[in-house]
Amino acid sequence: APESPMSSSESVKSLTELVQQPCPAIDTSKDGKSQESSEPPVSESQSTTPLPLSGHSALSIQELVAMSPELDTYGITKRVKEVLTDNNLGQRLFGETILGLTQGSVSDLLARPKPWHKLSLKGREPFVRMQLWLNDPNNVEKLMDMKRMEKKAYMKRRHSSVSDSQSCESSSAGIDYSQGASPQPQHQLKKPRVVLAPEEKEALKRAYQQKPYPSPKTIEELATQLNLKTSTVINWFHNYRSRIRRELFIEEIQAGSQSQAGSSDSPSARSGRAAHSSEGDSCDGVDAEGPPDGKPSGPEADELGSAAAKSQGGPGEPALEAGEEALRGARPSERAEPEGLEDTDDEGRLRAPRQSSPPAPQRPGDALETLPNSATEGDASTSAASTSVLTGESSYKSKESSEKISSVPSTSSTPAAGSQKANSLQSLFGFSEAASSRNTRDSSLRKKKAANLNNIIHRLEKAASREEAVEWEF
DNA sequence: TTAAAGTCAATAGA
DNA sequence: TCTATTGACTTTAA
Repeated sequence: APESPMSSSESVKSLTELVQQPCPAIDTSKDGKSQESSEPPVSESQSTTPLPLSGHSALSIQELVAMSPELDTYGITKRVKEVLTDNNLGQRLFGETILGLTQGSVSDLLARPKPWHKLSLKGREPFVRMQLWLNDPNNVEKLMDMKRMEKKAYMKRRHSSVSDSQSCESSSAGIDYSQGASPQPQHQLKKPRVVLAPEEKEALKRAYQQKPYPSPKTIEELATQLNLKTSTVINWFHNYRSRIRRELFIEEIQAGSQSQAGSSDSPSARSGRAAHSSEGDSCDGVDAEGPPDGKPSGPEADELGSAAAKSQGGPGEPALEAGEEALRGARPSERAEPEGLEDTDDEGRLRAPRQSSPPAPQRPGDALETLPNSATEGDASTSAASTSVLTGESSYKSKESSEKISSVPSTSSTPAAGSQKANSLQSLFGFSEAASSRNTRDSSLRKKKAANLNNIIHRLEKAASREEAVEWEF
C-alpha cells in the first residue's frame, strides 16, 4: 500500500521534465498512444512500430533507436520494474502493450538487460520503448486503462463462452484435428516441450566447461549418451552460451557499480564501467560456470584451479574427453559408471572420448577436441577442465545475486563519443538513477574471470590451430 | 553453415 | 495470477 515515494512519482516527474524539452517524438507518443493501444497486442511483425510509440508519425521506432544515444539499460529496467511493481502492473500487460513482447521475454529483459553496446538495433528497441514509456507522464494511467479494458473484455468473453467451452471439453480432445476441421489448427502439431533432467543439465554443463564449443562429434556423443536429440544438445549449447554471457554482463555491471559506488547520487548517472575495455572483453568468453554451480565450495575452487592449471599446465587430472567426463554422473537413468566410462558401455555408446579424432580439425571448435586423447595435450586445458567438471557442479544459481542487484547504472556509458547529436538526443531520453546495493560477490567474479580466461585460452588454441590471426580483446 | 541475438511459449513456482 | 526459467525457433551476420 504505501506508494513508495520515490519510485513512481518521482521518476515520472523527472522524466516529464526530460520529455518536455527535446523531442517531439515523445510527445506525440503519448497522445497517440492511448488510442492505439486500444487495439491490442498486435502481431507486430517487425517492421514498424506497433505499439504505443507509433503515435508519432514523425519518427518510427527504428529511427529513434538509430538516433538514440547510449542508454543505461540497467537503469532503465530498474526503473521500469519499480514503476510496474509500485503500480501493480504486470509484465504481460506491459510487454504486450508497450514493448510488443511476451511476458517471458519481458521478464528476461528486465532481469538481465544487456549493456547497450552489446545490443543490436533490434535489441535496443525494447529499451528505447521503455525509456520513452518512462518519459511519458501518463504511462501508468494508460497502462491501468488497458488493464481495465482487458479485464472487461475478458469478462465478456468469459460469459459468452462458458457454455461452449464446456461442450468442447466433453467432446474432447484429439478429435478435432483428425477431422481436418480447422478450428485450432495449431494444437495438433505441437510437440511436447523437452524438459531436461537435472542430471542431464549437469552433464551438459560439465561438457560445456570443458568445451564451450563442442564439435559435431562431441555433440553427437552427448546426445547419444544422454539420450537426447542432437538438436536439443545443440540448442542447449547455444542457449547456455548466450545465457552465461548475459550473466556475466550483469556481474560486471554489479561489480562496476560497487567499485564506483561512492558517488551515488547523480541523477543522470552514466555508468562508468562500460567504457573500459569491458566491452568486448569480458563477456565473450565466458564460459564458466558462472551461473552454474551453486555449490559453495567445491566447484569454484575447481574452476579456478582448472583455469590456472591450464595456463600453467598444471597437474590436472585425468582428463577425459569432454563428453565422457561430462557424462559421468549424469545419465541418471543409466548407469553411472564409476570410472570406466571410457569405453563402451551399454550399447557401446559411450566411448565417446576416444574419438580419436583423426581427421583434421575442421572448424574452429574442433581443434581442441582433436587433441584430447592424443597426448597432445595441448590440451592441458582440456584435461584440467575436465577434472573440475567432475567435481563441480551444480546448481545454477546466481540468480539471486542478480536479483539483488539493485542499483546502479551500468551498462552503458561510455560517454566518450559525444557527438552533439547524441547529446541532444540524450537529453531526450535522459536517464538517471543511482542507488546501489552491494553484494560482494568477489568470489563469483573471480570465478568468472577464471572462466573467461579459460575461454580466451580456448580461443587462442583454436586460432592457433587455424593459424589465423585474430584480434583478441582482453 | 554456424553462431549469436532475439523471441516465443510452455511450464514450474510462488 | 504473476514471474522466472528455458527449450526451440527465427533472423541476421559472417
